[in-house]
Amino acid sequence: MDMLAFETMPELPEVETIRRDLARRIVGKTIQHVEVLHAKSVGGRPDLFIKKLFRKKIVGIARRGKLMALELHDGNFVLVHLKMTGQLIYDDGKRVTTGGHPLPIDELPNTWTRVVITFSDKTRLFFNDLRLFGYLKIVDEAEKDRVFSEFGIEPGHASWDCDEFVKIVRRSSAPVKAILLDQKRIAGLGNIYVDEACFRAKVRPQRRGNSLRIVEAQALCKFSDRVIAESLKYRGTTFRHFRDSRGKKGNFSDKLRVYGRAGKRCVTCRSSEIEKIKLAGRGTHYCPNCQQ
DNA sequence: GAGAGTGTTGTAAC
DNA sequence: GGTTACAACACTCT
Repeated sequence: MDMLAFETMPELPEVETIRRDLARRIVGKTIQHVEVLHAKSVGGRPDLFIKKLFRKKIVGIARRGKLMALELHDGNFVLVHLKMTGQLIYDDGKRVTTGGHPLPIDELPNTWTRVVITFSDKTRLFFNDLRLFGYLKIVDEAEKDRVFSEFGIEPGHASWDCDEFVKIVRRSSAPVKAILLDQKRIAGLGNIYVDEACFRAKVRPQRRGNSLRIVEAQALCKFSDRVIAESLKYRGTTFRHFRDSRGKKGNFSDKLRVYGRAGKRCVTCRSSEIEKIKLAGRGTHYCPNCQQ
């Protein structure tokens, strides 16, 4: 495969998919050249950013929640947050033309390319970000550890513990939706997977955490973990840009049961229509019949 | 062509 | 302290 391109707005499974693929491809490579096309994406000081990366070797890639950290051989880390529209696309110069799909990589850098990192073997890593919410930030190890430590329990991580999950949810008066979106409490879930987890657990997202019975909170825990694991298996969800730029099959979009299905019949009860409301500032989908 | 909506999160007001 | 609303930005959709 010649490139990595994700037209997705990433939650945990999407970020982890990118992390794994990049780990295979760029760990061990040395940065030879850095081009910053938009200062905001690197914290406003391109000169410092470029200087700190020059001739540094990438020795590993870590992740916590939706935040990635590229580890450099000098002990520093590049924190990468994709926020809503960020992409990391790796181009090693080879081309695969199967499927007849266009290869957007041929057009990189494009209007939304903010940073281009060129390695000593001439392969390149593009950071694209339409809305400019995402960022690349260089920090030392202590700062990386501090930032990582602020994340809450996370599906698939050593921190995941359903007893703890139940306590966290049941001690809060906020809607379940808001609790699960709060990265400091439960890390990694975003808008799509919170709706999916609530649907599978048969809990209405507007329910107050402290109104849940223990079994309801336990179900929410189980399905939060399960939906993330399953999505990871399918290399994540691409919602709007439905097809990935490689024409590659296998993504979780087909497996979504409520997200984006407003007005359509519930796949479980087949009688009610999925409702869409605004909750915690986000579009929120649920079945008024299946979810209590 | 105006206004609403978009998958995130930090901040500030309550 | 916890909870909630909103801004940051650039696009697409209605």
